Amino acid sequence: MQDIIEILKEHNIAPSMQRVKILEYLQNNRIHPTADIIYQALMDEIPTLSKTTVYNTLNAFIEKGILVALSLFENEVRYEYNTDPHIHFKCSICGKIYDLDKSYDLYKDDFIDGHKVTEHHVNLKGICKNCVKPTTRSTQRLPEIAKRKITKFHTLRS
Amino acid sequence: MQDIIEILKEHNIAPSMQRVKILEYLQNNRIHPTADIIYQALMDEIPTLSKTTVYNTLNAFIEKGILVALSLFENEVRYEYNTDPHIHFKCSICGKIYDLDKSYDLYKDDFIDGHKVTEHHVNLKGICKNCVKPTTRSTQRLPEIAKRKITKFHTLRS
DNA sequence: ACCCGACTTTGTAGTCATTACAAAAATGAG
DNA sequence: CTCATTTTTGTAATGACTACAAAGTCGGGT
Ligand SMILES: [Mn+2]
Ligand SMILES: [Mn+2]
Ligand SMILES: [Zn+2]
Ligand SMILES: [Zn+2]
Repeated sequence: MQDIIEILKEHNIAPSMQRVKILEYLQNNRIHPTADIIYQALMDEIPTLSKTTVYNTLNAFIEKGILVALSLFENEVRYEYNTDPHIHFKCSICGKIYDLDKSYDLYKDDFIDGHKVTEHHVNLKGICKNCVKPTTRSTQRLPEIAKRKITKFHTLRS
Repeated sequence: MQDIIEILKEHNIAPSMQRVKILEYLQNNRIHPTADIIYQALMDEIPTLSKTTVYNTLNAFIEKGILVALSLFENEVRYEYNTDPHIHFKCSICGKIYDLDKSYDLYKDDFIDGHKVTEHHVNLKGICKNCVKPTTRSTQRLPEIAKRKITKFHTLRS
């Protein structure tokens, strides 16, 4: 992707192979990955990759404003493009993190009780629509055949 | 405090000295402390206190519903009473965490885009009213005399 | 008062994410 | 090609937290 090299250059980051691959991964996988997920995903392509490089690169990207780090839950750091403000929902069953465009009263750059607000995070947690099933049993790890047997879904307030 | 012993008994927790002191600390210091802050604060009173006991106790309190753990920012776990829902503001200068009663559209126990929401956290960050000063220089560690010299405050949108 | 078993606390060791640091490798201008 | 600068890598260190087992505490039954 020439695109990615351009992004790096625009942010004054030399487009080394590792940096390009990491940013490319972030671009193609909008899953708010942890450093380790990125590392695991790139190990095949870059067998010599070091976890230190992943951390160095992510921190450099944050420094230059390409990425932001999120502390949602469970004290884990996750990374995503620095995009328009939006809110997050994490499924406690499958672990997926969803972006919600839900328009929200954002107090960013405003004042509340005299406090100047510069960051505003809304983090929701629950059971995502793919994991909401008639029974509360987790269906995440059921084999495909077992999954198919479940035909009745609760629409639960359409 | 007989009160604290009562709270423990009501939650089926034997009121040992350590547990009473830890809960008493939480009750008297509504600062959303970390485990280490609690440990440091109680070391004088309980010289034999172990950090493991602090963690064990906090986790037991959470298990029994007395406390909740917060993952606000910087990947640190903080503890507070399990109270009515409210939102948090952390000052990036002095580090204090404020409770804001700001009424908020809470999606708890509601559905968004088909996802069932069970937890709802709003975390704000910025500069608290005590740290907002005419200059952006941090005044947190200035001696009292220097502080007093600063007379002009920005009301900044009353 | 003594014994015993259950619960609680403690210290140490282990895990996991992240950072610090220095050596090795790659890059690139002259 | 050469050498200085940048980048990557591996290893060690840090810090929060957990696992685990030994030691301490306590209360009931004798
Ligand atoms: Mn997002
Ligand atoms: Mn609070
Ligand atoms: Zn899910
Ligand atoms: Zn402050």
